[in-house]
Amino acid sequence: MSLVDPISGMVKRGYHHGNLRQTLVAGCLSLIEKKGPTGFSLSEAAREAGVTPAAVYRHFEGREDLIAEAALQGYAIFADLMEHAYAGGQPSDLAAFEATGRAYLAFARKYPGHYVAMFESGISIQRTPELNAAATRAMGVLETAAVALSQHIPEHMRPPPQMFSAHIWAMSHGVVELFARGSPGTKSPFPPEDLLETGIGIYLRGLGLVAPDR
Amino acid sequence: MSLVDPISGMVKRGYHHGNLRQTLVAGCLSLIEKKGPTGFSLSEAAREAGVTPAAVYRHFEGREDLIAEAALQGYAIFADLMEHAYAGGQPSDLAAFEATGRAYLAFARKYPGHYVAMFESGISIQRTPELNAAATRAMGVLETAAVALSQHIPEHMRPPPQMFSAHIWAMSHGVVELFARGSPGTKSPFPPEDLLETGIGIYLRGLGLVAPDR
DNA sequence: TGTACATCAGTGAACGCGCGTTCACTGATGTAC
DNA sequence: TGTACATCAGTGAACGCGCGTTCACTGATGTAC
Repeated sequence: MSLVDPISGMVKRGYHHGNLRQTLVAGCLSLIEKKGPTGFSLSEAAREAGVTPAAVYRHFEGREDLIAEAALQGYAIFADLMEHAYAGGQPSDLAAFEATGRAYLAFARKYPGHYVAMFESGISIQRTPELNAAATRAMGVLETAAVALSQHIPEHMRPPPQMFSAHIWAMSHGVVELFARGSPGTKSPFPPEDLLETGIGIYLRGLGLVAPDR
Repeated sequence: MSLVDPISGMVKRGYHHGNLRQTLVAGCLSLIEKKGPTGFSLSEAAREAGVTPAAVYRHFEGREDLIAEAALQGYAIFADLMEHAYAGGQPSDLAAFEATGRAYLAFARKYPGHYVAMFESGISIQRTPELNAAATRAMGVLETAAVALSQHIPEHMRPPPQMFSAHIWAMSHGVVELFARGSPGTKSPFPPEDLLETGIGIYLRGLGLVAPDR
């Protein structure tokens, strides 16, 4: 139960926070987004939540565990977004595939903290079964989309679907890392969205999946 | 001058190290390779070089400056490799272009410490004019290769060369980050070299630069 | 060849800092009767 | 409705640690004469 302090106007927390676990995750994400996985410290996350560092240990096993939870939530959101974009292959295998590519970049843009926690924090996907499952589900969507789209390629020039999806994933990830963030001062004269869209377009044309001229 | 200690058999350094600057860079690179940019500490690099942390300040302004030097040397090597691979566009614009793609991955594999210092350590390319120049020279090779190859594309479906090279760079970087290192436990069933080779191949076919069927 | 001396490249002690983690504790909450 | 008590979710003090950086210093080297 929270009360409004008549003087400060702030919501009083009282002794118990009530929602500390999720507040810590949120703090972790915003710190990671601002300062990179390096810059994140358990103590600072506790400070932002208005709580003693020791309190963190009521909810997490330690620093790593907190980051892992942030990544886990990221994979869950990511998988949901990808599944929604894919939409079971509607309206067409091609359109659905392209939508997942866009969803990848949209996710990286909208949830940069999660993205970093997932791909740059150095936590292993094998850390826990839940984390592994969430990551597998997310990547599975891309692979499913690739398998479905593969059927439209003449068999003799069809690459293995895993290779197909690995290419798309690599290009998406590369665009995110190099151009969708100011990392190494790398500025491209093109918006990342355009870069990815055209890149995937050219790639798909190479597979004979879109018309050679448009 | 170094003497051999008759008891330990070790080369005696004496008071002066003689080659401390480069030894520190080498230590920085191997630490960064092993532990990521996070794991690197000036003190540990000094320890590995058999020297007091304070000695580092005779050669570098501080921790950041040491990493920047490592990155600078990386860009120089990288640019040399790329230029050598490109070989002025011989034997053909296409072959030379593909060679630069392979050189990218080869560099990442052979000089992982440099690669991390360059692309994952968070140091800005704008830090010093030399760093900027080295990075520009390296990326310039890829762009030159893209410009030359572009001439072979019918004008009406020719993308801007910068976009072209950005695509290749993104895919190369993505392959390196996701598949050429054990980062997020991501194992692809394909060797990174194959992944990049086929990826670039399909992309180039999409541009009409290689035969649609081979 | 020998000596005086400037310069270079290290030492080692000290600093303040923030970190992750532990511990015994205590205030707040929920539940059984 | 009231009370006793278990459980939960915090506190705050303390720990040891390694870090980056500074400082006055000193040993080694190179050079001029």
